[in-house]
Amino acid sequence: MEETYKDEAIYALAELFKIFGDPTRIRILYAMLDAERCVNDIAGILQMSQSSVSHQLRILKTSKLVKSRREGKSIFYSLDDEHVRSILNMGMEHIMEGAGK
Amino acid sequence: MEETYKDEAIYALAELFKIFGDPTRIRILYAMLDAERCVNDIAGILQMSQSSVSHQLRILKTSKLVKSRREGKSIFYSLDDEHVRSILNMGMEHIMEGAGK
DNA sequence: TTTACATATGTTTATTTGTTCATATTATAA
DNA sequence: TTATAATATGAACAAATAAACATATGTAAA
Repeated sequence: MEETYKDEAIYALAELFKIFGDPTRIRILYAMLDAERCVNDIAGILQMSQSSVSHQLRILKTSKLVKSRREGKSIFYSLDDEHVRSILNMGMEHIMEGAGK
Repeated sequence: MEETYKDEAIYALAELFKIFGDPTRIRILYAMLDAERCVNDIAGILQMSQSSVSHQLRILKTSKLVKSRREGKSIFYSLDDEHVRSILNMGMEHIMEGAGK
């Protein structure tokens, strides 16, 4: 009776943040901050297996945080949305402010 | 060699978002959006055990997302920071935009 | 076709974590 | 002090999930 937001939205919101709540995915997102990247490049940059990167990319894509584009044998991923950048920045601000105390 | 942000910041950022990545904690935060609340009230509003709420509040407080104030036998919790509100709003915007497609 | 390269997808395992139950603090009232 | 109310905390259990490994799909060149 006291709750304002629909349960559906609450769960969707939690799901969204859960995606951001993993260091590997954050690193992947940051790797695509300034340029689109193909899977192999990301795996190389982050020093992790192609499989693991691909699994995480699928999660990021399903959540609409990244989009992909095919070019020959490679598939290039990039941030889907400006909100992704905003959310990352807001979070980073909070972190930095806490560190400055 | 390609990474821009310090690993430390990356992990802190993921940890922060992980806190937001649980429906219960999101509901607790929304319950405190417009007013401070004591533990029992939150438990009542969200229909969950006092213990569970208390556990989650500790996590929220440790992460600097909420602060607390004692008044007699009760302890009132509220959002610690404007960033918390901002992050929630950014996330909700992203959700709503996705739903509008 | 074959072959090779890039990416995706099952499956299993180990770890993380939210809830519950029981118990411990802390503060007020009798 | 004793009793009661509000909150916190420790331990156990079940559910979720990230990584690793093996394999499959798709694309292009030979």
